[in-house]
Amino acid sequence: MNTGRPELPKNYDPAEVEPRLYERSLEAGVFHENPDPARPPFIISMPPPNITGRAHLGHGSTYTTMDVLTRYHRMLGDNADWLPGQDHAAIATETVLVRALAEEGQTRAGLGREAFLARAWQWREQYGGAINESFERLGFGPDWERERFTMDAKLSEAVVKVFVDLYNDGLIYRGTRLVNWDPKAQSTLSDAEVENDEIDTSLWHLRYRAEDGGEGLVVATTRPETFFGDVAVVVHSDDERYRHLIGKNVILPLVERPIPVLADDVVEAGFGTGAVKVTPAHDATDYEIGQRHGLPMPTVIDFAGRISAPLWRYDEAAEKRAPIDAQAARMAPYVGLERDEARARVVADLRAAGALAREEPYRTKVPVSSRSHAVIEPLLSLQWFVAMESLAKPALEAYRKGELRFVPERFGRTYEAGLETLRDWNVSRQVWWGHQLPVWYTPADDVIVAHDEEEARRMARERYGSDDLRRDPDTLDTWFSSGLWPFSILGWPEQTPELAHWYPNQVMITSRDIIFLWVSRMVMLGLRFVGKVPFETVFVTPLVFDIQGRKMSKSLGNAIDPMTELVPKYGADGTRLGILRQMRLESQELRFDERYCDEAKRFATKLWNALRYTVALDEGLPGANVLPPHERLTLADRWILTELRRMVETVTNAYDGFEFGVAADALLQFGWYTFCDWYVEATKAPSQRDSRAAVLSFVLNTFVRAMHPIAPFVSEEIWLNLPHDGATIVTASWPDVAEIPAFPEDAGAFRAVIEKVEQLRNARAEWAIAPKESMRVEVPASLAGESGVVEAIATLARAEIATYDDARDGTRDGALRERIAGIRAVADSAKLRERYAREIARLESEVARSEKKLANESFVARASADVVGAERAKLDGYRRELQRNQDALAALAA
RNA sequence: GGGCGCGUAGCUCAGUGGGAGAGCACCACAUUGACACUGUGGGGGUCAGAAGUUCAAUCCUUCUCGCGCCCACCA
Repeated sequence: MNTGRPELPKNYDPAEVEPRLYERSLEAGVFHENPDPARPPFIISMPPPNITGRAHLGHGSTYTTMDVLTRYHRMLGDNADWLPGQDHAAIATETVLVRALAEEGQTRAGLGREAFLARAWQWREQYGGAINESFERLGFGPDWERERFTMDAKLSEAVVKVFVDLYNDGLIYRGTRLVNWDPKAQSTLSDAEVENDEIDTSLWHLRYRAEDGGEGLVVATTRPETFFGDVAVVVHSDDERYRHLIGKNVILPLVERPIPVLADDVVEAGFGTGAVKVTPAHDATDYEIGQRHGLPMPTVIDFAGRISAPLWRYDEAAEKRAPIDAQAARMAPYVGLERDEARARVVADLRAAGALAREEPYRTKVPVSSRSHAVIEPLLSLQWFVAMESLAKPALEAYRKGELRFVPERFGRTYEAGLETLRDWNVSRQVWWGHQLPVWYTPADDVIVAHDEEEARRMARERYGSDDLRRDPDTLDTWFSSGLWPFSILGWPEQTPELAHWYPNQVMITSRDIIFLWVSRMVMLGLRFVGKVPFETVFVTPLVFDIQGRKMSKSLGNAIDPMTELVPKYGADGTRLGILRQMRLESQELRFDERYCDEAKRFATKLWNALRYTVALDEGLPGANVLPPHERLTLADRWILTELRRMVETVTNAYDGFEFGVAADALLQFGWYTFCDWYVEATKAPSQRDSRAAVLSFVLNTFVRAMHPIAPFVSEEIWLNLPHDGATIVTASWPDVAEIPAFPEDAGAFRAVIEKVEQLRNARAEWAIAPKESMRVEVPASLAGESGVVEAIATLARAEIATYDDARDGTRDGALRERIAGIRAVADSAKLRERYAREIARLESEVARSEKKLANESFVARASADVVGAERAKLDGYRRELQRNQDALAALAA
């Protein structure tokens, strides 16, 4: 089919083309697939963005690669599908909602659970889809018909089933443990959601005098306000300074409470004072020390992050605090103070009491919530936990047996390290937005875990003769439901065709910061509940940094929103290609440089103009992908086809190996510099006329198919304007290298033409021949019949051709490359002499270098035969070329 | 403390055990059958430093220095 000669605009306008073609794809339904066991599956589960999320540059790298691979495998004919969805993002969403309520003067408690949740759903309907619009604008083509939400009814059923099964298997339990408390979000957090921020603070040295009137000791601490909760001081058992105190008591200042000095070898004698205060209820290390020594664990900071009267024993049933001793009175002035206020007050009072031995500036790390960035308070609380050991073990084994592969490989060690040191997972959260625990309590606090309330009541009646129950108000950690993602979205626990053919997924793509926050949990839960790893390969993309090498973040103000800052300027194609160009497999950071997007945008225009040139040819275009018989292909045709084939091989291998930067480089290199700059120019020679329309059309068609996964829009717009088979490039076939003829020898000869043209252009610049003037060039008479060569030189170098008799120098019967090398510029003898002289000097030094190398006996003896042979061939070439230049110079003198 | 990545042209980065590359920026020239969102030519680098392995090191090994990230109970 011939597209005729449409009037194409001079500039390519992504803003017009991209939305139009995306809409076209949606209407054609090309992103939707059903399981087809006849074809190999290629399935990627989209890491579900938060419903509060906005597109950021991380999506530009991570999500673009998913789109690229899905499009690529679809073109290969695979049963390819990219499964999208969203995460309810419990704490993040609740934070947004609470803030919105506050602006209206309302509170969560004031609204009540039911009304709050109604509002949350309404919010999700209204704003939760914003990120999808960004994804569409970026050209992402997931199977929107299969979109899932972690709180969909079906997915929630899966969550409940997993919880109930794990509980019944003894892997979920309730207990009082030290947890990470976020006083701002008013909820616990898992270890994985806690980050460490560096801060400048002080190291305070506190003097605890001995009970027996002796000297006592000095402890060093960064948190003096916790000293109310101290129950011991520990020292290293070998530490001579303190050995005499072990077993004796020291007195806490201000509150005048005696605590024992104990030996524990976790202490490093060399740090601080070598004596450590132990506050088991508010520090993870101290908690472990407390457990080892059977110490009491008084809580002195409450859920609001304020100092509270000491709670010596955790009252599980009521979660009430009961101050029981005389300490309460002495602590009274501090009770109710925020942690920071309390610290200042305590330090001042200790100083006044002579108990502050020293204060030195100190840089340390504080745990903060990865969501709210509030400083975490470790405290004791009654929560629900998942026992990790028996889940982690199979996940480690699966990796070690090779059932799971990381790209790059080294991230497997990150995965292993995370699983080896896993502590039990605190899964209960005190927010309302999320999956409420399927847990009920009797009035006597007996626990019932059931799939729904009806079942819970039935169980209660059977066991206790009454169905008087209250439900646990807590919800599950967001990552509990996302841990099921690769199978819950396929319909599990139902045995659906999707689950049968599409699980395990082929690839999971994510960034390294959530390898054990998320990836390891999917593996553990997938193995436990489906019996197989959820994906075969985990591809870890680099993190995006700004050009100064700082991590992109909203708080730093250096985050780039691709929707407002890149897509309007460069189009989705330019944004995608620009980002992917910067991705390198082994690099763990991508220092984003917008110049690549600009280059990519100009590339689209360049290709667009190559299309305009092609479709405007007088002779018109033949049908899609039809090449003339080989004997009618010119040297230039043979060269571009050979290069095309090489490019397709490179790009194919690159996609298969997650080398997106390599693929993007190869496309740009070929499309711009090989195809536009050389081949398109070469077709302007008369001798190209018979074949050029077919070859241009063939090469462009093949090229845009290879580029389609990365730049879906400009590739399709070009493809639609060329003769093509099928309705859309999205479902066109991936270029088959077997259908691209290659002619290595002729390609080599054309490369010699290119080299010669570059030399001639160089001479033109040197001799200041104006571009519009043609320069005079002589070709060996033996090339006279080679119109492909002679006309290419005439066209590309803008030369006026004469011939010279090459019978004398013996190149007449040489290879085509040799004769092409004999083409020479004509100028006045002074200019030529200068040029020949410079060329001779260059060649002489090359010959000398090569001769010296070959004269080195150990080189000839020890280097491989190939290397030595290549060096000899190189030397021969240099010598011949040197000879030719010397002859030319001599002839000039004569 | 442990682990990882990175130091190549002014900037951002490719690259290879055997003659140092791209884009951008810079300089000069140019409107040749698509393209000024263009073309052609040019200047610019002791490949962080040192030692070792090798016939040969920018590339492999070790160490040093610098930048960045992750993990860990130095209070």
